Amino acid sequence: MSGPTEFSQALHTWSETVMRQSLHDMVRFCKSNGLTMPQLSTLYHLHQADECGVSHVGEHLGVTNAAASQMIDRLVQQGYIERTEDPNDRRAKQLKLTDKGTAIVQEGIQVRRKWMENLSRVLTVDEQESVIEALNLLTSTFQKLESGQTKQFHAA
Amino acid sequence: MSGPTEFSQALHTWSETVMRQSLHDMVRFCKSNGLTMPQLSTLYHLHQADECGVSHVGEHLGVTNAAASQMIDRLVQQGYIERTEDPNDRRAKQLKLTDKGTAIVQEGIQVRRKWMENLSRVLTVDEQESVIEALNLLTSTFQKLESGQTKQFHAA
DNA sequence: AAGTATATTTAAGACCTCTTAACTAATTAG
DNA sequence: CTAATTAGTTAAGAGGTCTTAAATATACTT
Repeated sequence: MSGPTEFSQALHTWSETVMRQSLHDMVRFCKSNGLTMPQLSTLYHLHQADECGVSHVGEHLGVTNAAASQMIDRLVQQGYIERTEDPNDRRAKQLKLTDKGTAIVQEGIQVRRKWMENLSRVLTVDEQESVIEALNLLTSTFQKLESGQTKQFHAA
Repeated sequence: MSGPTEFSQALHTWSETVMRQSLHDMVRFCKSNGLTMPQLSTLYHLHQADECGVSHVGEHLGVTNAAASQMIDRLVQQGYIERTEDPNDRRAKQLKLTDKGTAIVQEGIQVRRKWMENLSRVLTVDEQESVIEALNLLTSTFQKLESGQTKQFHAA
């Protein structure tokens, strides 16, 4: 009854919905916090990576190191990021979220979460359970893929 | 067994994952197509709304009409949007995606879709079915909420 | 030790966004 | 018909991003 077509269709429709909503939310979230999208993306990346260097951020965004350096500088000035010398290699810098940086990432996550929780309010308990199951499945699958894809980082 | 806590947790983890990935994808998609985030968001909005005026775009992005007008002008020059006079009110303009505009939105959707389809490849048929069910549930619920929330536009 | 490679920064120049303020043109109210 | 409102554009100025090119400092190579 449910072939790859149906799966594809469910993904497609949901993707389109999430995409449009995400774009809207993120643009407005950035605006209201005086951040730009590359800055927000960097903060999220750092939230997950915990720590990394300037050129790593450049790779992540797909820009030159010069561009990354300038952008990071503004984030440091705004107090979102801490930039310290790497003790193992004094050429390099270690970037890390400050408490303020962590807080704003959490806040961004809350925005998205609220959006989805609005959805849940209309669902029955049974429906919620099926959603929980599916989301957990997707999350753990994604994490598996992500950890197996560290190669991609270097390949790219 | 699955209280609101579990539901909340599933949402939270998934949201965080999607949020980070979306940010990354969108920033890079924009870069590779010479678009900015506000521009992309506008194209998506138009894709869904089919047609609207300049000030509506301003509201959507949370910027002044002047800013919207300038940004739209660049999208028109790049051939993504068609700007015509509203026959009912000659002060107003009607904005509409061109074929080129529609194409790029579709392409963006494809990027996101591929990302999710990668996930699906690792899932069993049973797992896929539970995901289909959940996503369709979320999609239709969202659409219900969205149509009922037109008030929010004016309240905000 | 000398030369090369790596990590980051700085500076100049092009372009985008956003705001405020001033302006045009069309619609609606009185 | 005049006055006020509404839709959109234009211009100036501040600030962000990105690129290329040049500069600095540290690490690695031979």
